Amino acid sequence: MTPGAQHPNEPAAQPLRSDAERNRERIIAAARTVFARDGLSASMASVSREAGVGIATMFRRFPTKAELVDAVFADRMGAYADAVATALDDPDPWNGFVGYIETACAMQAVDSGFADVLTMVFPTAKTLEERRNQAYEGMVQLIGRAKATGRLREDFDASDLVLLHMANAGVVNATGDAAPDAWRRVVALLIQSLEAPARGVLPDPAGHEALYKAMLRAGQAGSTAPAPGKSG
Amino acid sequence: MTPGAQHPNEPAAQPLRSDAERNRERIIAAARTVFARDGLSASMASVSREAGVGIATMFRRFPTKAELVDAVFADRMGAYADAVATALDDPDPWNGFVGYIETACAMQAVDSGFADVLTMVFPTAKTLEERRNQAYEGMVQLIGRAKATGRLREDFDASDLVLLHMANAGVVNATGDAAPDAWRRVVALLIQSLEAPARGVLPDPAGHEALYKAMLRAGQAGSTAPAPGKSG
DNA sequence: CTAAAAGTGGATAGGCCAATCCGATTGCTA
DNA sequence: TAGCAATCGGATTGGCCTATCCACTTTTAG
Repeated sequence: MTPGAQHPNEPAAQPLRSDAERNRERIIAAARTVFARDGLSASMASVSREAGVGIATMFRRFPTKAELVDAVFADRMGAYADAVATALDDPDPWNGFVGYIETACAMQAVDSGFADVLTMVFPTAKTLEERRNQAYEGMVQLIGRAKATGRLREDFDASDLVLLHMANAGVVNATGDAAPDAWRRVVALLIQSLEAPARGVLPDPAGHEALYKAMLRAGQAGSTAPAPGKSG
Repeated sequence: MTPGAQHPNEPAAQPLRSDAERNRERIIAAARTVFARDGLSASMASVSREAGVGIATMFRRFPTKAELVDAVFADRMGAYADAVATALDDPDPWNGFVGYIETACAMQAVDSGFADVLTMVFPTAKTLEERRNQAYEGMVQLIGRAKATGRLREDFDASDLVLLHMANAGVVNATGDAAPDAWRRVVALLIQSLEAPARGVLPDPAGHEALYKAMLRAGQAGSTAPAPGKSG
């Protein structure tokens, strides 16, 4: 580890001063709370208020929302990847697959911010995206195994997981505290539909590129742009 | 019809001056466009800009967003109710049920604003809510018939339709133009899961009151409140 | 203990939004 | 066609947001 190298977790090349580090932690903790409650659309200002630090401190430490998102959700995405790993350990791939979906969707239900994160992509959030990819690779494996056992319908596509998370995010964000378990019913329906044999054909899956583009756009929108005011 | 009575469609007791009526139409047309593109979160200001009228004219004609929503989406909700009626006319209730769901979700996909409307409730938007209730009563009938033929799973609940629309709204809003048909796959999966016999039990349905509360909250949030700035 | 470096947060600029006010304009009616 | 009432829309107020600047404070190293 050369002096210039930056490890995502350890302090960077130039360690922060102790009070700065303290504030950084306070900001992350506050963001965890605020994002969980309000989703990623929460403002940087509201996070700084919750953290009890000045706005300037906020932007000095996290110039873009993507950086804050990275700091806040990297570990949650780690837990997500762990859920995939756990699913892969299950001797019954279908069982693992179902358990993983329920776990992941529960994570969305508990944390509005994470619900958003799973439907967006933040290219500059390195560790977050790294863990997402790690999880993704595991999922592709898991899907393959589950299909091999004949329990998962053959026409299931990895991109469908994204759609599932988008649908779940829709339910979770719409119901909120008023009906905190409503999502379980939708997810249960979807899972039952994924079990082989398929009861019917499906429309073609959304292209991976198209879906990536959609997730990218969503991530950039919530990033820092002053809202694209249309002129005409 | 006493002089004081206001019919929702016909000019009110006091007819608008011709230019005012013209502006009213321009506002509604503009709102149709803007809401379809940006969803109900679009600002009143952006609508007035699109309409080419002053902001004051906007608020004079539609003091609350709910009133504008009523004017804009009453007819679309009428089309929605018509879709239910059409479904009821189908000799095969299951067929009608499936066709209705696809039609309704397609309406969501084409119009982001309507996608939102189907997941929110606006108590002051009289004609809109009237037609929603009308559609709802038809749906309850349709569900009963579809269950009677044994094609629709017995544990399906009318409230599940709301969840389905929330899920679809999540997909539609997240994918947007980037993957405009992605929703079809999710909806197809859900429909296949609704067909009897059920492949498994479902968690208890969300209570109707809880769901109503959620829809109400969503509608009020997008209504006119200055954003609930949390303090502590 | 002292001074430089690092960090802080209030103030501020510029933008969008909801909502209201009021002088100027326009449709309508006698 | 004259005059009044209805209507218009720009200006304005007050709020929240992103982002930057800078005078002041704290940490740390010598």
